[in-house]
Amino acid sequence: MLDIQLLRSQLDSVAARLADRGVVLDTTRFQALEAQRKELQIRTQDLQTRRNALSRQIGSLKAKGEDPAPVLAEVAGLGDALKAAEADLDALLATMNEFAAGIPNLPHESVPRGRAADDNVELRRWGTPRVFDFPVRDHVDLGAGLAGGLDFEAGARIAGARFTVMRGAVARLHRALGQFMLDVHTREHGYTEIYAPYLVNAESLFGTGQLPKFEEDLFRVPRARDGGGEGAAAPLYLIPTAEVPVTNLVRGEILAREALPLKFVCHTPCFRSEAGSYGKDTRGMIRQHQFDKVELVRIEHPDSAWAALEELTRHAETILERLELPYRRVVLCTGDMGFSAAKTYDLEVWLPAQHTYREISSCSCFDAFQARRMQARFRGERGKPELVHTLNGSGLAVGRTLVAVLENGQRADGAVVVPQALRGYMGGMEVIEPGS
RNA sequence: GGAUGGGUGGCAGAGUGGUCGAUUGCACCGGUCUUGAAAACCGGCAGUCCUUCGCGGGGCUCGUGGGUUCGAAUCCCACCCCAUCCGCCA
Repeated sequence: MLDIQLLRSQLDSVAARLADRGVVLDTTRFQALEAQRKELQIRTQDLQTRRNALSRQIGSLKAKGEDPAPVLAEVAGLGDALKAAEADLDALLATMNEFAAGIPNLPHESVPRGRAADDNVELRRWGTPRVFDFPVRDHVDLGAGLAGGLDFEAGARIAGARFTVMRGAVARLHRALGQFMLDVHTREHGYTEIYAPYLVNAESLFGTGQLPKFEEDLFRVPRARDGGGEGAAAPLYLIPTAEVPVTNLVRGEILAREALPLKFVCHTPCFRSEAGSYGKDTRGMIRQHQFDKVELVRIEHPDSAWAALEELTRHAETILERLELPYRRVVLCTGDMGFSAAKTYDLEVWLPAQHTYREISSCSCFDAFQARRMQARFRGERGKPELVHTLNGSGLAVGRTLVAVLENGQRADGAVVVPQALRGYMGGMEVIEPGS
């Protein structure tokens, strides 16, 4: 959420910066609402002031044993007008909140302007894509050959499209990847491991910005009470990313300054409905309803947040380098960023079968945008609460990393070479043999 | 699922209809003292919103939402959450 004061004082420049994102801010509407608000709020508060003063008078008159009847009569006349004004103000403030809650974050100055993914800017490359002297197979073919290690038919039968079953060495490789990432981030990068709920409430999703605008991307779990019917409890949602439960760890908190920064790492499954991506990445496990991800989350002092984004992104890149997977870093342009982000780096891994780089991590700084929605603060230098800054990044998406390891490590015979870094997690296994 | 107790400022913990947005302690900040620190003493210290150039003035908030009342942290209703015990259970 943007600072409402900023909207009031610099509406035009806010609108201009949002325009870079391809978002049209209805400034006329905002100004109309704001004018109404001002008038209504002053009127309401004035009525409340009078009511309070008269009530206090009644109290002191009674204490002195005098007759409060005249004052009582006076205050009675206030009642209806006050109730009406309060109701109107509440409704108006709710409308304005809704308006403000739907506005995405402002891009940081360093973000390149652009309309869509084509305008993203590549910043660096690491590693050299391998040259194959045999026809490259994609992970679907490779996985099927590894004793049905990747089974999309079974996934579809059990749950539906975009679900996968892994078996044997491939399942183990998947587990190894998660363990490896967790170990590097906790042991070498100083993150605290978190285990968190996979179902969260609507407030948490509002805090990180998935709600109210993107409910259709989520899996919603209704809850019946007392056998259903009236008074059903609020629904829960399956997490689309560990960002949601982990960032919300500080929702509503006022942290001590010394407590910052908080660095968390959390390995969870992620659930996304993928509404609106029909026909996209339908083959293989690039785009699934359920996938594992190791997420890095940081709660930072505003002064350190931008340096933290660079550091966090490096932490994610470290995983790719240890796995010897060629990748590139891209900075998303204004038009391609997510709702809550002020700046985002995407890491894209080389997939030989697609002969292209594909997103495997997304690292973002949200400045105070999420913190304001969550009311996550710390006690600042002046002793007053200030909003923290939040960041997160995938370190990495485990499913896609598995795809990258399979495709990049394949041999002509359909075997897959296990990266050095993972062998300890694979019981020393160096190669996953076809049919094994 | 049943029973009981409870949700108050960063923390602990008072407060059961009228200057209570709230006693007190701890923590924190400033000062006196001290070579410095500690201790002691003095002072300050919830959040948020509106208004104002500023000084200041005002509103709202005691889990959440309703209600009663001129007036609610205090009374009533509903809900949420926490603790403990019982039942069930991986």
